[in-house]
Amino acid sequence: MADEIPQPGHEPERPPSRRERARAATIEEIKQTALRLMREQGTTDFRFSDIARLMGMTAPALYRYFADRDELLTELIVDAYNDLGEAVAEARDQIPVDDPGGRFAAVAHSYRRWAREEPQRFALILGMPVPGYHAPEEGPTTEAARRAMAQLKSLFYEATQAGLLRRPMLADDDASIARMLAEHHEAKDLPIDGPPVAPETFQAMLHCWASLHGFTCLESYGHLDWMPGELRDAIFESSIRLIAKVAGLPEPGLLTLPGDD
Amino acid sequence: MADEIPQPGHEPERPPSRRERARAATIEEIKQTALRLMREQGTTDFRFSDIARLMGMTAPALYRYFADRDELLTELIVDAYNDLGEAVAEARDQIPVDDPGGRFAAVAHSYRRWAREEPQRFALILGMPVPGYHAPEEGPTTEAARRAMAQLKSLFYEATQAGLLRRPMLADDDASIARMLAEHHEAKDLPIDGPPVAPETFQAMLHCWASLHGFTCLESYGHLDWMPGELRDAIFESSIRLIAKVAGLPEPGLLTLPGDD
DNA sequence: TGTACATCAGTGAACGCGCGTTCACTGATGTAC
DNA sequence: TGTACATCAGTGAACGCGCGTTCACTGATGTAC
Repeated sequence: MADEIPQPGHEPERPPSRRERARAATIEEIKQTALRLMREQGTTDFRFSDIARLMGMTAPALYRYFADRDELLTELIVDAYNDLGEAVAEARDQIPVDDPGGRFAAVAHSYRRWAREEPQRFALILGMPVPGYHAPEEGPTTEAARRAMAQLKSLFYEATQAGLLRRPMLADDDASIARMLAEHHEAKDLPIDGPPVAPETFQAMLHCWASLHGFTCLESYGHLDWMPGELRDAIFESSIRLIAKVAGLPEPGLLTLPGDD
Repeated sequence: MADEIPQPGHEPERPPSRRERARAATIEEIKQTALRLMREQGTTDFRFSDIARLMGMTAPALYRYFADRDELLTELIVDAYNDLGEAVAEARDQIPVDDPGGRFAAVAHSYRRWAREEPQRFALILGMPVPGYHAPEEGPTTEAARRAMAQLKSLFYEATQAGLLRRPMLADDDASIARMLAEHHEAKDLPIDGPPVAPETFQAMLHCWASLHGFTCLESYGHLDWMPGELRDAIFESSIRLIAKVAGLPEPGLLTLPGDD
């Protein structure tokens, strides 16, 4: 419990003082209150002074913790990316590495669940920018976004490495994608670290992510509310399997044995 | 030019008076100014008084045209649905009816283009609700949404009727979808008019829409900006073809002859 | 263990600003005889 | 064609409200000797 609040900067050995823990708790409460406001109003917007009121404080007190409204928003965005990334990674890692089809299904379900449970946070990171918010350029938000994306990427990397990713079902015409990927990897203007990406891996990953994202955000913003829930579930399930299939992922569950890797 | 402003209610025979045309022009200018503000700020938000200022008027004058800010927003949303629906329908109808693969490709490209050119209007209709906006319940917005969706639906209807839609690539397990569709069509709680929908048609349509929507809204909100444009185009192209293929649509261009239907 | 000082969370008042909306009124445009 | 009246677009002032942020200050918590 003492290490719940790690020091971000240079690490002093001493445990956090009473004051430091209180401060961390307040910061956490501010964030939670902001999220609560967003949830209650159903938007990604919130008022600085409402947070203070709900916490039984005056508005100026918040400036002890955040330089301004944008700084709080930035932290909320980073947190949301991290949360989504963690949720996805956790679901993924409950399925053995040699079952990439199952891993993708797990990722898809957890992506969808997260978005449904936290539509405002989902919109915060993957929707339109919040009115009046100016993101710090090349800052922590893009960094967090990259980390979250990496959770999905690694699934396809591993599948490729293990030879478990068939080519996506498009025989012709992705020669041009291969050429572009090679060129841009050469020019280092793609935020992809590590070795050059096989074009079919790249294509498969983006296809899966985008298609999954489509259903997810339609549903999360309420545009599928006209379908009964059980039908929505069934359609999602079948769509996910279609997506995975055409992207070259093997059927879920077709693995050597759970547990060994 | 005189019939550009049709009377919505009971039709009087006389042509619109000078005043009526001026009024319609002002309404149009108000909407365009609101859109301009949204575009300039990159959000779906705008201030009533800013519109007036940009038009060289005072804010109270706007209340001659719209009862309040929500009424203007509602009209903007309805217009956006109609616009998107028209754009999609127009692109679709340039491809012969017996080429549903080609028709879907045309729809996809026009959906994407519209969203890229009008990200704010796209967010207005298919993103999170605007802060502070309360939609009129069961009102014109849902009606407009249904009309827009119908443009996509008809493509799949026609393909099914003509026997050009193969079953989606999922042999098993969509029996449950069929059952649910039948039940809910019986109970009339699906906003689907006309004869019962074949489950594979429904599944194919939703898969295509959702998957297309995913890429589109990721790109439209800037989440794919890290990819160079030509790579984005190539990935979109290949994704669209994968989507269509797995949904059971025939390859584009495989048709009897352009022109005859 | 006790005292003197430093740190820091939180307050209350104020600033500057701008919002959506109402209301009584003016002046121009359209209509009826 | 001309006059009398009705319609309606737009103004200017005001209302009520609330925002984000600053500043000097108080009082409690932590630190050093």
